[in-house]
Amino acid sequence: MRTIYTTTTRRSIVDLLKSEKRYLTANVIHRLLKADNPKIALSTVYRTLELLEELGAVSSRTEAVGETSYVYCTEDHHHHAICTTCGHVDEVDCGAMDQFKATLLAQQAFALDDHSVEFYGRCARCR
Amino acid sequence: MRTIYTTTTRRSIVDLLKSEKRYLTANVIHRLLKADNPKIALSTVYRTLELLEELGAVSSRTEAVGETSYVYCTEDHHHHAICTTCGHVDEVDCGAMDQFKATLLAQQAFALDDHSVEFYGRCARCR
DNA sequence: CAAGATTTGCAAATGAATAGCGTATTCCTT
DNA sequence: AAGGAATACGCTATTCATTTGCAAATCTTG
Repeated sequence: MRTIYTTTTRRSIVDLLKSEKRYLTANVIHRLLKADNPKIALSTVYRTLELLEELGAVSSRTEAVGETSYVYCTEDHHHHAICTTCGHVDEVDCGAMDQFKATLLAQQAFALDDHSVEFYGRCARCR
Repeated sequence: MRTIYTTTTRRSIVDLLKSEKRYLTANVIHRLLKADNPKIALSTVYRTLELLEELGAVSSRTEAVGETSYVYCTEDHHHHAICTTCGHVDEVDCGAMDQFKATLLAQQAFALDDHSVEFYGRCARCR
């Protein structure tokens, strides 16, 4: 089994994501970390983000245009409430889905296995 | 105001999307249409899809890796139930969201403005 | 049907993401 | 704590989806 090394670069990426709590692109992360470590490579940022996503520590979002962005996650299955003002990401659990699932099956014979949800609005600080 | 021309190329793209009812990439559309019209350009497909999205006739989905795909839409605000077997896309309305909105505001002071949802499962034909 | 507006096809450019490779770092065993 | 193997890193070059510039073709309206 593969051993995953804890390198300073990886730690700095995780720390940044943990403290920011909003979606960041690989480029933004790279730019921010260069302040402390000018040698950090963009490709390393990409590789680390890919690893973190595999491990379930971050989740990513790809817009139709532009780059993919990443946010740190603490819970298991959950969704994101994204503040349209400051970009802050809250996690939301999805208990309410069960009832929706029943409706969907009854109304249009669709057997729900999985879902992906994102909410946009104003967070507690920005309201 | 800009006049939008109804060209044969555009019509063929819309017709294809209307008949397929599943997410197609620009490349797939291009390949399918070349059977009838060998001169059709990939860039035209891209430009047409962009236009159709502006007009609200299609909606797009971008995966973390690979291409963006497009599906024809008939209703206004709605969501997609995507069959993981055949790719068929059903439209789903979202009345159930109102209640969720209230919960979200009460529980974590998040004022919901918009949301984006996708459901994955097995459609009536594939169940 | 002609004039003007819009769109098309083609080829070249862009830009995010990935891969190859030699060096550096981290981990683990002794 | 040192040595050696495994894993990561930085750098550069590459890939590939998407976009752009432009001259020619097509559409719309009078």
